[in-house]
Amino acid sequence: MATIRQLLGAAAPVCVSCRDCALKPICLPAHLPGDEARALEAAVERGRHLPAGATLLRAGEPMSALFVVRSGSAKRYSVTLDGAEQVHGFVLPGEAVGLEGFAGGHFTCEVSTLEPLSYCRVPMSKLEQLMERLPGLRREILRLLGQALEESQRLRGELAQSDARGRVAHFLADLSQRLARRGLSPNEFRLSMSRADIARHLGLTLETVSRALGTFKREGWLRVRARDISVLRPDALAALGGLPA
Amino acid sequence: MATIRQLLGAAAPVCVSCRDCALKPICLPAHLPGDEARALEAAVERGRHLPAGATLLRAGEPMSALFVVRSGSAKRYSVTLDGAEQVHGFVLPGEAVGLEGFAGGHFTCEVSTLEPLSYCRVPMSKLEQLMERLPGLRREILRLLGQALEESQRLRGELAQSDARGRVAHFLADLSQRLARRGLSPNEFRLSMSRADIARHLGLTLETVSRALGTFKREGWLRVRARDISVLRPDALAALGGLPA
DNA sequence: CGTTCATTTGAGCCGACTCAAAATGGGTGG
DNA sequence: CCACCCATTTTGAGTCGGCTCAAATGAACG
Repeated sequence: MATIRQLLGAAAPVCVSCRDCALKPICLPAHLPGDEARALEAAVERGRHLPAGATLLRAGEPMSALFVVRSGSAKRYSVTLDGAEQVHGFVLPGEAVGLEGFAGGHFTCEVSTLEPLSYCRVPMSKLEQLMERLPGLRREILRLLGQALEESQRLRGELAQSDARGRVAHFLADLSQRLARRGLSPNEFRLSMSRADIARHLGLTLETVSRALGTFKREGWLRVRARDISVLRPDALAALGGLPA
Repeated sequence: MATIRQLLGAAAPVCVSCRDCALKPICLPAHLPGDEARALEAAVERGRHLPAGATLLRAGEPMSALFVVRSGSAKRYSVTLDGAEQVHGFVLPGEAVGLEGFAGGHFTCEVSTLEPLSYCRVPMSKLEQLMERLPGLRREILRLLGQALEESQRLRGELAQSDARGRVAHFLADLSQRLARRGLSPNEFRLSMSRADIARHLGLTLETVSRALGTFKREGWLRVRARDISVLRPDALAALGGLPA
């Protein structure tokens, strides 16, 4: 089975302009009028790469730029006082990274790659200049932040009120729907993160995540082989995970 | 013991200008240069009031304005498909409400008052006009959103990795620190929300919240009489709640 | 083909939930 | 001002889900 990177890598060759990028419909310029998109495009640094397991950005670092993932996937996390890893979420192609940085001008969580990653970079200095004169871009950045906030709160609610199976179902259904929006198969995918990462994201132990997957398999909702997932009953997963189908 | 409203009500008489408002150092204009603050002030509708138990805004409503609480407190929540209430958080004086609305132009959670509330209102139409020409205001709104996002993620992390006592400790320590930043006593306050609200916020049952408070009392960290709280060991609470003292 | 890491599976325990009842406090009307 | 009533909060007993510790299986890589 192909990884997310392989699938998207094929569709998004390196260094094309935003206009020709496969991610265009889900990336920053998606909601911008033509002239604004062109102006933004001129400020974007494209075609940057990182190997698997590399660090894209570190907590405390000044927010020098906004990043948008183009292919591959990454893990957003922070390290607590006692050394434990809190996984805030996973980043897919077309998603922006580092938005929390707007709070204080520096990043507040670590982002590291789960697979080889390619991304675009928009320097903050240029972004601020552009926001001065592009009303659509202003709205788009606000929209992005609002969405991230909404998403974060939704997830918090899920954590607060679901049991282990509900959380894992939510995770899978959400991932599936995000993949679908990116034009990838929502029912056949390979997880780029470990069970331990999923567990730390959902506030569970890796054993509990494994057992939840086991029961979904036994009930015929999934086929699971290591990190390869086939979703047989997306409706059931979404319902249990508190998401609309 | 005085309620938050009574305490702040005395310090923030109705309808003063932003320049004379007691909340000035923690409100929107706090980080704006003088001329920008004056321009924003002209757009603000002040001196609005609601009784306890009223609804300030409703999910699905178009985002017509940004709200800033001036005195009193409110509960942010949403209602899930199965009718349960997810409490996202509590709003204190000087805090903005409805930021998630930037995602799609309409509010996504309900906000209702826990005490009589007074607030200011900034119409979105005027806010957008002002953002066109005030770079400081642009930065400030982005900062606000970034902060809300950061806060939401921090809380999610806490939920994911703490047990019941840790969550309640976090809640109290956080509330205490927010009160302190508003110039109120961080160690003597009255909770405006019920145990059930706290429980739904923290993903616990009200009995568990009550028991956690009971153990803190028994250990000499708190004095608790119904909704009146005296914090005797803020350091211990902060440590257990994963917050810096 | 062997080594190593990730994942699954099992057994026992503990903390938070559920259901139920008692106590406390705030508010109201006499 | 007092007594009563109601909602809220506290406390108790028993159950269950998820955690911990441990071992076995499976997959990936050289």
